[in-house]
Amino acid sequence: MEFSENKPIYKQIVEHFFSRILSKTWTDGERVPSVREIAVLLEVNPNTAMRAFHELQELDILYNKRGVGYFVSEKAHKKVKEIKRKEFIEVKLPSLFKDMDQLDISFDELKELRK
Amino acid sequence: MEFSENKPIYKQIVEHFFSRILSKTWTDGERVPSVREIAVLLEVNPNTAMRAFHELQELDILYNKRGVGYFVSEKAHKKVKEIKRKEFIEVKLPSLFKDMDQLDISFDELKELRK
Amino acid sequence: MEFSENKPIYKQIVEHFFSRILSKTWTDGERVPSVREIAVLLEVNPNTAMRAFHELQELDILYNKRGVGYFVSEKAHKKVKEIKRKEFIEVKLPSLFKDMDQLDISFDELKELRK
Amino acid sequence: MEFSENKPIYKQIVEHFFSRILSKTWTDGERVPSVREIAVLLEVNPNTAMRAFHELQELDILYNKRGVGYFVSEKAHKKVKEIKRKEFIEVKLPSLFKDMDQLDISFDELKELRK
DNA sequence: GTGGTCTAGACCACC
DNA sequence: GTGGTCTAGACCACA
Repeated sequence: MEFSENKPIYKQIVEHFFSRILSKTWTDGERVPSVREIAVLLEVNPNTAMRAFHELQELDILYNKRGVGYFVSEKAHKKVKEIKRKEFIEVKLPSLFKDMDQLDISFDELKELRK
Repeated sequence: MEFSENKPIYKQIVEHFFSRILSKTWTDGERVPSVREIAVLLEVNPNTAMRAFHELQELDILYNKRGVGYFVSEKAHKKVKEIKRKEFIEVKLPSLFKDMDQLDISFDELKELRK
Repeated sequence: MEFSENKPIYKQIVEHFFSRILSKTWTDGERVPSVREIAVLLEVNPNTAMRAFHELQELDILYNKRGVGYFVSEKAHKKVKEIKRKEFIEVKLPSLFKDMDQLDISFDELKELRK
Repeated sequence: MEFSENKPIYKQIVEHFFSRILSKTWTDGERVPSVREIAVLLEVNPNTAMRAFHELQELDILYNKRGVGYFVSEKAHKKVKEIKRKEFIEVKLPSLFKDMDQLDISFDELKELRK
């Protein structure tokens, strides 16, 4: 996997999980690949993968069965949506509006740029 | 000046300059405060201020007259707009659209959130 | 390492890297010593070493793997040769020819001086 | 006058004098323009011009008649040639030969590049 | 006065 | 372990 340079890799892995869960590729209760598998898959240091798992566990999006693996928690989908929405409203939107002001871009232009 | 914690101070100074130039507080050809003055004004170490100046010089937004000081270069305003626009289009917009998809937010809702 | 007085140390370190790459002591893809190691080796402050690394990174001669170290980039050797050649042709040669004119020195004399 | 960025302006003025004397535009005993005239002519701070004059005086290339102006000294032409030759042999040639080695450029190629 | 470089040393996030 | 940032403070050449 390719990683952007301005974000920590482990955070990008977390977001990777977010996407999978949001898109229901991984659904509530399902087992996710092991730390090692993720590390190999994404060509990443196992420590880095581990760190992502920890973060996801703290967010109650994954839980661990010792000796078995990591699983998507019950309300993971809802939770992820919550987190992303919160971040979107509180962080990204203000930045977006500021940029639109400074660059003099209207909502209509935004719509155009979508294409 | 107050600095956010998740971005290097010197980059925030660079953006500070961006704003000033975009808002035409500092116009093309004008001399900007000296490194030391900026350091005192923003309450940072001169080295940190210097770093911002170097970055701005590399971006062709400031230029230096030896022994005199730094000046806003001719096309600074245009340049800044270019840089910000490029970043907006190439980095922020894709992320915005992805978020809108994942969170199922329409342009109309976006407009509402503006208020 | 000994440094000349009339050039910034960090630039001399950059040229040191140039030499190593030109002589293929360090080849494409290879990891170079860490910032700290270089600092100890050349007996300079880590900051000074860092500065050289940054310059080399901007020139696309080194690239960074986060948490791992700096690596010689793919086309480093070619790149260095390009840079040096450009400088030679555009800066040093004109100066050389001017000097030869003013001092009335011919190519044959130049060859003699080589010995 | 245009100045190169990597050399102090006052040194470039000194070299400017060297050229004039070598080319016999200014000959031994002749009066040269005043500090102020030079400053205006070259669009330079008078202090900077002054510094060049001091350097030239120390090198015995100019001498001063108080209240009258600066004059080219008797053996200026010879002196300049000496200085330039010394610098050429001791500083520039070694650098030239090193570059030729590293870039793998022969004397024949050098001759070609002259054109 | 101006910028530029450097040391010493600290702290941090990340891999 | 890695690089990156920052402060504090000094010293210097140059305009």
